[in-house]
Amino acid sequence: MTTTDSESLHATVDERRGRNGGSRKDPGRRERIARAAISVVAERGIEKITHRAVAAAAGVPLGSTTYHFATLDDLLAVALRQAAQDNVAELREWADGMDSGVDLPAVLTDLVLRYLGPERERTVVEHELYVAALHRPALRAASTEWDGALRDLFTAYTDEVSGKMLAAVFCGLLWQGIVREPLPERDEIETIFRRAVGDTAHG
Amino acid sequence: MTTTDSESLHATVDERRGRNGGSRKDPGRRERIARAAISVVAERGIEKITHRAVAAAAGVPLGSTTYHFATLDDLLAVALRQAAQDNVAELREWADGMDSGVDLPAVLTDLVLRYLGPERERTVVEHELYVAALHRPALRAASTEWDGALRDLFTAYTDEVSGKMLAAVFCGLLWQGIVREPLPERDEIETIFRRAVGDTAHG
DNA sequence: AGTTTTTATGTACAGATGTACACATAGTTG
DNA sequence: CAACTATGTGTACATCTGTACATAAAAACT
Repeated sequence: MTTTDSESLHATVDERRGRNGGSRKDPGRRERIARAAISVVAERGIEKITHRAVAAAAGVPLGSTTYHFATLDDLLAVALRQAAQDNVAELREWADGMDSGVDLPAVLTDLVLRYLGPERERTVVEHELYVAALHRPALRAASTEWDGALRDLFTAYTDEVSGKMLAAVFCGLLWQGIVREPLPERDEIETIFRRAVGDTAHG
Repeated sequence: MTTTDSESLHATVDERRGRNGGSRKDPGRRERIARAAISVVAERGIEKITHRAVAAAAGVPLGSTTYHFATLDDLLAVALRQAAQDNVAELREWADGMDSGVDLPAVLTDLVLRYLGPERERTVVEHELYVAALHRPALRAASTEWDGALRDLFTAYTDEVSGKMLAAVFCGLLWQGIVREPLPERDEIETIFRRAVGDTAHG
């Protein structure tokens, strides 16, 4: 477009095999390209996805991306589906490490802050996926998977209506917080969750 | 890209002045171009924004878009800011037509359903704006304006904490509902709002 | 009137992009 | 070993894109 992009996205260029300009079977290359695509989306946004940008980020030649993926939309679809599944898996893992008597507002606050802070990249990609799905029916399933997982998870600790409600609060806070600068305070988030579950003070 | 785009986006081509290939002062042209940009975003997504696509949608020659906007990012920024301001204005207008004793869950449900249904385009653009702002600091102010307006509005009918909480629920429901097919049921939304404000049944 | 400024348009051009494809190499099978 | 297939790479090319700019017409101004 306008700028010249200093080509320093990852510098993974020959990280995996020093010379050997030829070819050795490299299983997992497909997946590595897909992950590189995810990181391009995270760092530059979905509109900057390009065969060349992804190839550079993955440290593979241009031809490699067109060999493993028929078209750019294919690549995008695979990458985003993978990102969504990773997110859901990570969410389930997090849920498994909790017992059923937890202080829900507190742990939900932790989760929100984690998604806005250390795992901001993940959150950004998830949001890009959502919006991309608005104009690409092929991506809708991957998008809604995340919502479903959230809802099921929260429902398991409360009931159906409250689960949906908390999932909405959670989404809303993420949605609002991801563009905000600076990050919201912990107390602010927690207070909101406590109000949502009906507490006026922590018990 | 891949497809050839049948060029039928709006067909506004000479809607405003029949012949007159030359030039007559046309005030509002700038704004008309910006609105055309918004509709391109709504119909095709933000990544399809192009001088040529916008020009076609606005019914003006290519040179006109480059004359009125220094760069494509400028055009995008102006268009999205305008869309955001329109949304906020429309929201305030809606709020003015309400008295303070309303049944909040009911009217919030109405609003959600309106944004998901008749005004889906508006909602789509707002969401595209949000995600675009993730990688364009210049757009952040316009994005957060909407959140702020929502929060202030809801706060006026309850209190600060509940206002924020309801704004989050609202955002979350919009966020989840916009990708869903088909639209959620009215009862589902309303039940969630009632739970959020602490009712178990309508009083 | 003439002169300058603003508004408008069509065209041109360098660069980026998606994708095809000819070639090369590595595994596999006989 | 030879024949074949799957995998990998570099290059080429038509197309699209942003943007500059020469030209022109109208408006404003003196």
